[in-house]
Amino acid sequence: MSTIKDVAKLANVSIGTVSRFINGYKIKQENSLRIEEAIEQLNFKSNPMARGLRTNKTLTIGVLIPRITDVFCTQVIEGIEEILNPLNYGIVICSANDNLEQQTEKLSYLREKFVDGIIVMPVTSSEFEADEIVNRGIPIVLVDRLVKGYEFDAVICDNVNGAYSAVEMIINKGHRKIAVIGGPEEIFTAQERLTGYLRALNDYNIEVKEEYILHSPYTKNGGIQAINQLLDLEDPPTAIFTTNYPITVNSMKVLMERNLVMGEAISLCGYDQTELFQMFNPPVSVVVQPSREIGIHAAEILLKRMSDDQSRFPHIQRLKTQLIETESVKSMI
Amino acid sequence: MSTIKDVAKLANVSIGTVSRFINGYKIKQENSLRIEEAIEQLNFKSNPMARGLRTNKTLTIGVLIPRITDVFCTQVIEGIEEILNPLNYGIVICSANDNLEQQTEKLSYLREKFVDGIIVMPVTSSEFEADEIVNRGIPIVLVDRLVKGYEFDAVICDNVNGAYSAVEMIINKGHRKIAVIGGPEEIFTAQERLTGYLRALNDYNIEVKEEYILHSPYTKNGGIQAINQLLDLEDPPTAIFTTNYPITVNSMKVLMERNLVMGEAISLCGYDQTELFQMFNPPVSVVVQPSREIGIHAAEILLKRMSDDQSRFPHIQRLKTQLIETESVKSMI
DNA sequence: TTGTAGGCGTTATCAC
DNA sequence: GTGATAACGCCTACAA
Repeated sequence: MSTIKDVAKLANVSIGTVSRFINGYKIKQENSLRIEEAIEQLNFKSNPMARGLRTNKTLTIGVLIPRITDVFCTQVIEGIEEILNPLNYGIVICSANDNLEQQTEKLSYLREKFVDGIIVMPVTSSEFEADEIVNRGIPIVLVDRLVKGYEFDAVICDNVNGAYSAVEMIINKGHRKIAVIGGPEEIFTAQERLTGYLRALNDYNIEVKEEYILHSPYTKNGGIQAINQLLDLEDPPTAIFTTNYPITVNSMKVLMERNLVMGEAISLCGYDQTELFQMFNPPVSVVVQPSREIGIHAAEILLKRMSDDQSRFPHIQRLKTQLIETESVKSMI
Repeated sequence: MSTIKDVAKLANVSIGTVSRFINGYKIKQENSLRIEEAIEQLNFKSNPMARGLRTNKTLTIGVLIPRITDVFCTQVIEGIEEILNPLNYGIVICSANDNLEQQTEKLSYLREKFVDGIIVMPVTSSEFEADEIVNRGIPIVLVDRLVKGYEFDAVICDNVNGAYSAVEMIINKGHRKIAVIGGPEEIFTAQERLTGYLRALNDYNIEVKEEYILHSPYTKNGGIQAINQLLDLEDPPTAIFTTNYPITVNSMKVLMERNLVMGEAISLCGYDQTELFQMFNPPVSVVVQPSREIGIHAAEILLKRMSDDQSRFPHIQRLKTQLIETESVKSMI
């Protein structure tokens, strides 16, 4: 492997000049040409570790997500890549495996790796431990969820109005018995979505019934118990708003098992994962989050912070969701 | 940020001793204790760049996949993480975005990042450019596909027998008019799956009909044209073997649009993505690849090569697939 | 077992 | 503009 020393020798200049050339400083054109040629000939690539040792920059950012197999997460990553790859940033991806302990672990792992910045989609909104990272001055941008106890830049969705639009649509189709399967009460997005549900009912003067409001863990099997509970009610709802992907999927599964046709016997509106849900018959109404854009914005904010621009901190950016309306919600009118 | 120098001062030993302590060499217990305490107190973390500069190791491996939003890819990554994270390896993930040019680009990007090893799932089986990486002695392990022109370690699936088992099952259910929608002829896995199809027909003495063999690109919209073409045949097949995920998905979509019930009017057997396909009614028969295991094995082989164990090169490991049999293939008997 | 010192490949600060 | 040179933090002979 050749170094700037070799380049300098071949080009007959000092290593200082080569370094300056590489970093885009002014150089006599004659030297510039010779250096360029030498670099080409030696196939020289500057050593990122040596550079990092001097500059304290790794040109690497860390991305910590709850789970790498989650489509929403990977779409966010795609957005991040879109911005950061052209700038030659490397992206170290860590998955917390839906596990708070691992999240803390990976977070401190990223710190030890000396990444220049971190984008985190927290597992939950509570229990976030990032003092050391903050102290070291490594910028963090949150994605999708805020956390308690810290002020960070963040890119999140307008969950309140996302949920509101869904419930409003259900109401407008003539439903009055509308249930919701929300997420765990400690999760930020879950709280917001529930707020949207309540606000819509309220705005349309529909009585809120306790038994129509259920909570379910945000796990792979979430929602199964809840939907069964709803269907078993003496006075079951005519429409159900399922507030995340697994809950929606599992609810559909239960409906099928019970031979209840979605959009006929019972109406359903879900969240996320539009592509998949549009394959069903009928397609599923869903609130869609602009996942890729979330990644793009998060990367842009992080870039700004990494270049030491601390203006408008904390910059909390809220993106709008989109409602896809299909026959999975029956018109009662 | 504290350095071993600070630790040395605080512990009243030389930096050499501290370094030796960190790297697990023998040390007088008394010193060992004091160093440990000093490290704790200063919250010392050794600087990976300084270390890397000396040792020429980054403790980082690169993973290059066709597309980060592909579930198969992320499951492979999950397997890789399972092995490499406990060993403190960082994983830099690059997506080629299904694009050969980007694959080459990212590959050389990884080289410039001085990763210790690379796991690649190639976009196609042809056109792979890795001379520089090979020359630098950075080990590469292929996943899912082999490439022309290079000998690399690899972890792949037994596509021939995977496809064979699917077609055999279809035959055993009494079908004789069996079509296949294969992938592009230059893709390794596509070739193998087609071979499996042909071999099964052959073994069961079923005539191979040209018009039942179609090729489709391995892209997001793959298969749409092909399945339509098959359904429009004068003598259409009674069963179709769709050889990857998008082709299967899109075929199902077309069936729905045409009001053909899967498992009744037409039988279908697909590939990959079992979880999703099991949600449909009827669930879809599929050949399942052990994606997570692929990642695990690839990481293990890479680890071996990175520790300079060159035995049994090239180590090409073939994993078996599993067939999930459902009513999406109608029994004609 | 320990301390000392040289060097890994860069960048940055001097003089010139 | 350029060349010489001192860091950056760590590892590793080498000598003690």
